Amino acid sequence: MNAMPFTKESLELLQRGCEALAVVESNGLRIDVDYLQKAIRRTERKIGHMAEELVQDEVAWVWRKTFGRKMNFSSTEQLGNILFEKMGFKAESFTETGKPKTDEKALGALTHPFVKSYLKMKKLEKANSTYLKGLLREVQDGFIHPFFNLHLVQTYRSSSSDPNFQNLPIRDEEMGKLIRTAFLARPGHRIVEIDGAGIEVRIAACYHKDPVMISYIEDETKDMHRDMAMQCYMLKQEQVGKKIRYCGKNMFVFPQFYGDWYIDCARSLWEAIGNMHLVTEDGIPLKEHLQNKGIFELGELNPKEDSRPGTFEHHIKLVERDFWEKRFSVYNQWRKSWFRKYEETGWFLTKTGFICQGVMKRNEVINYPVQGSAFHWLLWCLTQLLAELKKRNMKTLIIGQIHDSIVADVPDEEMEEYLVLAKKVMCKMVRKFWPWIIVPIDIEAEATPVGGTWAEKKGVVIPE
DNA sequence: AAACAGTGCGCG
DNA sequence: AAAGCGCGCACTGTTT
Repeated sequence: MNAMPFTKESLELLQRGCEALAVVESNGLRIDVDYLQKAIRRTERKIGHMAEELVQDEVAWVWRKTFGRKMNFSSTEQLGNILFEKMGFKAESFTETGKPKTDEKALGALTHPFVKSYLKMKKLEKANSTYLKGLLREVQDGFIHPFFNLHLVQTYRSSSSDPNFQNLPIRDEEMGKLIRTAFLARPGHRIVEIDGAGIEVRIAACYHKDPVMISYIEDETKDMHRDMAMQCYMLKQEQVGKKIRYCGKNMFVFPQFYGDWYIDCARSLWEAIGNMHLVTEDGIPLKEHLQNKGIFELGELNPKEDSRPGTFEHHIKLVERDFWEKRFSVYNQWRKSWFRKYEETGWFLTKTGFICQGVMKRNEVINYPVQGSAFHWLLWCLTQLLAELKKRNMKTLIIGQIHDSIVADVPDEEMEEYLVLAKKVMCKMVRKFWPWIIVPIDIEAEATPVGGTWAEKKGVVIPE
């Protein structure tokens, strides 16, 4: 596959975007080097202690006996051999090359105290080597200057490197805090992150124009993720809490949009019940609730055989069918016709003026235009925002970008002006420039205290 | 020593 | 009929 700017506007977007990102790179981010060094020492000490403990375990005994001096805790190949050949655990999943998988999911399924501590240690090692040490390596005079590339990604999204600013930990609270404490606002400034609320969903709606989806977007009282959580777990609206909604969103809705299918969705939704200890808002354990609804088991999840009525798998299969054939049938029609047209011609054009041509799978054909255009929304806003800041002689510095969000270092006294300006650019001006954006765009903002660390960011209200 | 494939894991 | 999309980085184990 290759993608190319096809219109004058798209080429200009890339050229202006390139210049804007060069400014962002040059601005850079302030780093607390002293903290970083201390955090590295502390983390390495922790890892050392954990390793000492682990070495006492029977698994490590077998490991040492098998590999002798070559024993290496970082070798997944060795670990697989020990657990699944020597210790007699049964491997459930395998890599491309046929070796047993040893990722978090595969190990999490084993009941042995060793694997639990082992996974904890691995997490700390990831934090230390990729993030703490990786960050420190790139510091110059107390700042890092991550690259933002526009020429590397299939869909004409961006990527970031040296260091990668687009994958800093945040989902794991402890790990996020450990790393993000190293990022400092400049004196008298706050770090402010503004992101497009559900931007991919909104951009997708500009392609398929599904009326049900558009009303979910336009009507703030409606909530697609909550509704799907209700349907997947057979709940009433009042029974859906934060965690259950999260599962509806990340284990059904988004995977479905990206082209996943009911077998994987059923598996993760089912496993989440135990792993996340899901309970309805009125206090019924979710598994018990499903039993009351007549569902006692997950099902075989065997693609070659029909799902059995009464299983969770079967239920999710029906939810999936309803999702695409009833709820979002226009979206579904678009997926079909968009792909059919690609099959006939071998190419398609995105709303932002890029042509994608060459061999693509169905899911790629459906996802690329949305992913690319959603980022182009961000890129256009970024260039425009920079121009506006300059015009107004503001001191705010844009210091990063994460696919659907813009990170800036804002003097406290410019906070209100910046937030209002960002809203004007990202929600209003962009729709003048691109009339194909037929749904409202919304943004959300988070900010650190003055001179604070990025770990301390909290949601802030954008003034009207 | 450098390059490469494979694996795993962080993010949107 | 097929069966989530896009990245970068660290590390192992092998090849050049």
